[in-house]
This record gives sequence, C-alpha cells and structure tokens, in this order.
Amino acid sequence: MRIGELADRLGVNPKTIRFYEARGLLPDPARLPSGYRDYGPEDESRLAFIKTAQRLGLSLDEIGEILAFKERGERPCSYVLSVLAAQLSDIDRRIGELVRLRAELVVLKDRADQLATGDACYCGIVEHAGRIGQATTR
Amino acid sequence: MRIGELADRLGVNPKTIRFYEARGLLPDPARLPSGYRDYGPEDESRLAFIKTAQRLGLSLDEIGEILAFKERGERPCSYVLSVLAAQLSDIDRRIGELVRLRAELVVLKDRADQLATGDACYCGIVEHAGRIGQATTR
DNA sequence: GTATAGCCTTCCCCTTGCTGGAAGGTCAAG
DNA sequence: CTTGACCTTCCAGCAAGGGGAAGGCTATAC
Repeated sequence: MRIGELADRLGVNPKTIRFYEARGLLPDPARLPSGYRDYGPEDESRLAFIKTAQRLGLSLDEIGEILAFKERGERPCSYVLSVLAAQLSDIDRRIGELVRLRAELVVLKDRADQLATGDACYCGIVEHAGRIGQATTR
Repeated sequence: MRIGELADRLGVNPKTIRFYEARGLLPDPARLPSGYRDYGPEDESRLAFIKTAQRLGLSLDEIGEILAFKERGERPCSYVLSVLAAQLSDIDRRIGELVRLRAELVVLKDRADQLATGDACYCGIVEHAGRIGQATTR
C-alpha cells in the first residue's frame, strides 16, 4: 500500500511517516516502479506500535531504543518497565503542578470578578498573582 | 544594570532576556558606551510580569497581546480573564488525560510484573496497551 | 605593563514532534 | 489532453529557549 493509505489507516499524516523514516524508527520501505513508497502489514504494525508507545508518553528516542532491542533480538521489557516507572512519577508531578495552578487560577478569577478597576498597572489580575504565587514550583 | 544582573535577580538565563527582546516582549534597552545592554527598574518589573504570566500558563504570544494593550493605554483585564478561563478548561482537560494515562500505566505495570515472558513480540507490555487503551483520547 | 578571568556582543545551530509549502513526477478518469 | 489526486524531494518554521563559537570590554592581580 502507498503512504496515503497507511496514513489513513492509522490516522496519521503522511508527513509523519516520512519523518519517522528519517528518524530511523521505520525502515526504508520498498518502492514501486514510480518511486512511491510501498508498505506492507509489518510496517503497519510497527507504526501502530510506535503510536501506542507514544500515547503512553514515551519519547521517539525511547521508542527507538525499544525497537533497537528488537533488532538485536532482545526483549526490551525491563527497559520499558523502567521507562514506564519514570513516566509514572513524572505524571504524578505534572498532575500536582496542574492542580496547584488550577487552584491559583480559580482564586485569581474570583478575585478579578470583584476587583475595583481603578489602579494604574498592566493588569491587576496578573500583577496580583505575583504576590500570591511566589512559593509555587516552576 | 547589565543583563547578567537582571537575569540573576529574576532567576532567568541572559539568553532568555535577549530572546524576549527579539520577540518584541521587551523594548530595545539603552546601551552603555561599551555596547552592553543597560536595564532599569521598569525593565525588571516588565520581565517579572512576563514570568508571572508565563507561570500562569499564558503563551508568549498571549503575553505580548497583554503588553500591547498597555502600550495602547487600554486595560487588558477582560482579555486576560478570557485567556485565564480558556487556561482553566485546558488544565482540566489535561489533568483528566493524565489521570486516565496514569491509571493505564499502573495496570500495565502490574500486569507486566506477572507476565509470562514467552511470546515473540517487540514488547508485550506496549503491545498489550494497544488493546487496552483504544478508547483513550489522543 | 600584562595576563587572566569574567563579563558582554552577535551569530548560527540544536532540541521535540511534527506541519506547511514549493517545485516537480505519476497515474487514472473524463 | 487536461484536470485532480496522489506522490517525490528539499527547505523552513512553530514553542521557548539552550549551547557554543568568535570576538570585545574591563577590573583585578602580579
């Protein structure tokens, strides 16, 4: 199948497929006489694998590592487990950050709704936030 | 004060200050005879404003909009409020996504810990996730 | 007087994960 | 024969800066 069909099947942009190829995540595909890329089922499953891993939060570099394990005939599962564990703690950190930020935004919005609009500043809403949120983690 | 001192005071990289200048967020500063940038207190408060707004999740483009209001002598607060409201719903969406992803990762990890290691695949952990998580939002 | 260290300047390239466009080739239908 | 939908390559760019080169300024130490 040609690149457009593969892209449609998996809901990605054809450009993305070429990009993965350039990054070494997909092998150089066979070519039709016209020069068009020609993909088979194993390309489809490899691409699906990449997309699933990405949805789990793995970077393309990490996915490349995992695929390289396969090329060497090794099982990457312990590597994957360590990556997933790192993912998990990173996600917990990000959720915590977002929850803190959310609370701060709610305070700002409530305050802004009853704010006297008289003082000369860029914007009292944001400027006041500086005083509230000094201790917040970056 | 020179760029390094301004950067130290606000805990940013001097490169970041030059970058904001190139983006038009900070005005072209005065220069010392040596050609070094020379900043005053109003630059410091403007930079602090940018950093606070950024911590609230605003993009540099949005911050630029807000600063442009000020240049026109208008009060940006209603614009800021709409941006903050959008931020809030975006944050809720992202928190929901992360919580779902977290649950999925926990399932994968638990399953992987007791997984028989006999089947021929890139990695049973990730491949199994494809079957679990089909309905998950991108 | 000079060396050396620590600033500063501009410049361009690197990152992540793509996306868009330009300029051109291929192929089937009307 | 032309139109339109594909495809090819390469170049350029987004956010939000970071890294480092090559060179200029200046204060302090010797």
